[in-house]
Amino acid sequence: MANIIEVAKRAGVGIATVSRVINNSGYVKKETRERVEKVIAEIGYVPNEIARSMTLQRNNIIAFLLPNSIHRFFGELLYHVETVLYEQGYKLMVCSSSERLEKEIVYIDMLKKNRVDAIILLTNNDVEPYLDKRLPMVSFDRRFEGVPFVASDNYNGGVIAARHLLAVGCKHFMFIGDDAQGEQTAVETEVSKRRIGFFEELGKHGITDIINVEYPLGNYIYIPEDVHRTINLHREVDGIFCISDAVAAEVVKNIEKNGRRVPEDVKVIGYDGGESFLNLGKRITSINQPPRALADAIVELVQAQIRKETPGNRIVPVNLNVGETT
Amino acid sequence: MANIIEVAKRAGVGIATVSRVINNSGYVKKETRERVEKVIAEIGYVPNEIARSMTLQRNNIIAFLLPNSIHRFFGELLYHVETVLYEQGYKLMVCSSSERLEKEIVYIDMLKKNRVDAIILLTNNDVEPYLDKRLPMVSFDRRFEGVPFVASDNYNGGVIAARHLLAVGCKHFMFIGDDAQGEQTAVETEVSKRRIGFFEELGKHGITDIINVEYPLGNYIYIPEDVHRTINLHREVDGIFCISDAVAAEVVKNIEKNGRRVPEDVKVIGYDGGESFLNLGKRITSINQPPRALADAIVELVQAQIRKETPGNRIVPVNLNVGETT
DNA sequence: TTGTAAGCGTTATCAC
DNA sequence: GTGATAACGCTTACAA
Repeated sequence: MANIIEVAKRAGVGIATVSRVINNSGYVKKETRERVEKVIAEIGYVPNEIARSMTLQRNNIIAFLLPNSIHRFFGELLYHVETVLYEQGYKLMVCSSSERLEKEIVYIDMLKKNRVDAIILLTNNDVEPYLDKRLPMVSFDRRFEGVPFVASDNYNGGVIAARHLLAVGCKHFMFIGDDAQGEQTAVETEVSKRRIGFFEELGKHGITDIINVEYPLGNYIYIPEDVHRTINLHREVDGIFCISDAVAAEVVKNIEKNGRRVPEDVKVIGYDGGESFLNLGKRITSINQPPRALADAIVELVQAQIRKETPGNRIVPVNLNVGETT
Repeated sequence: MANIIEVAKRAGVGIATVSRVINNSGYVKKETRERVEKVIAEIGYVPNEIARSMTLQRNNIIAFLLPNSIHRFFGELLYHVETVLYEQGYKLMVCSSSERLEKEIVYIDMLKKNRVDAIILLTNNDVEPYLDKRLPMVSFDRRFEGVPFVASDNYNGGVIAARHLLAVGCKHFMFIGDDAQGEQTAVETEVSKRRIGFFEELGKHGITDIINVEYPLGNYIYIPEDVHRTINLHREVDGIFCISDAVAAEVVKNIEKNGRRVPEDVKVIGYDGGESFLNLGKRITSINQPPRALADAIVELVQAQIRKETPGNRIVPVNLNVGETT
């Protein structure tokens, strides 16, 4: 494939001039420019970005290390992150870890070798020892030493969920979440604040006997059988806050299968929102964490670091979206 | 950041030897190797893949140009494609077009500049004029001149859907799909064969008065209001085949909202399957096109072309997954 | 076994 | 305005 030298020869100019034309930088006489452009069109010359990255020591590639793009929220966040990066002139490399630390380690190593400009991290594993802190990094929903993070306002989300369930008349509460990860990893997740906000707000209303159902993080979709049993054990519960819409959906299904009605007998509220949520069955009442706003915040933190700044964390506001389950 | 020369100096060897150690190619005396490895570990040297790509004229990056990763099937296919590529030593660049031709054009140009090793295409737009046919390419579900494609056995899927609805006693049929794209693009989609297989199989059973609901391709998720009206107009219909599970979900919801029961009064079958389908409400009976198998086929065609072979198309078998809507 | 040197395709400095 | 030329960091003949 033709290179810049070929173009220069045919146009009877030096390669520096061709470079100036391609990047329209510096002074180039109009005629010269036109001559060069003509040759470029004729021989179908396409500048080689790899060589360009080589000299510039920067390739405009950013990596997103995440569990998968199957879970609706991840797929949606990925889409928005990629869209925002595109608008800013970056390319995105996806790295699905399938929640496996070994794979994350291999990926991080690969990304270092490939000299990506930055890494966006979404993981529950303790990848900290493998990170090169000199590289711009942003984490979503998790804290890593020296890495700024973006999260939705999880605490406030819990508060809003509590207030909403109270407002629609619930008396006995339950929280269901897969953020019980003490045994698996030391990573501090922002997500737990949903639970804390929920408990503290109910506490302010004198409610303290909240059933707290915790289970270890799995693949974010299926929930263990004994969680379902626990739900059925507590027939007095009439208000349930679930850590995600996916979990809420499972819970609603379970409750209806076991002869109680949603929302008449039990009200259920989830977390996530977004447009990917399929309208099959009931539209779930949910705390929305807007993926585009999250993506904007993530990319801003990435760019700030590329500019050698040291940005702080970013908390994105959430809002209540009332559906058919409360 | 340290380079190969630095390592060579410190180890007191030539750069070729360091290269041999890194890639463990060629002969290197055991002692020499150990000395070099020690230095590499000491100074934390990480080989530069950009420079490597430069020399090798190949970067092991493959691009996937698709509408988005929000639609459940796309997100799932993306995940599997990326997983398979990872297993084969490739990296994946995602390029979401949001179904917009302009964006696809910009992306294709960017990918040429970046010298990606191959492009995987999933689009309904006529991108053919912008493709560089010398580049390895594979298309999913669409035909482009000179580009091999992978598709599920759409025709057979239609046949299976017809047989299943017949088997469960349906008498009056409807097909609903967004593959009516004659006005928008000239691209031949494999997806239309779902409709053809369905019609032809019913025809074999003497059934020809099938209500055919076509609407223009939108964002794959929402379906136009008048489609819902048409459904309600034809209360005699008791068997509906929808072009995707997402559409089927909307249809089920609509029918139930309008006072008929699924599956008692009307049976609905969709297309896609996969694990991403949330269990909210009814589990949809569906023609499964296994995303991992599709991903395997796609990557095989990619690799064959990288090896300079000229592979044919690949049709992946589908299977019926009976849920709660038939 | 090992080292030297050419080449991959750019950008950018510095003369002219 | 424009053109040589030196990086950028690697792989791989070819020599030794």
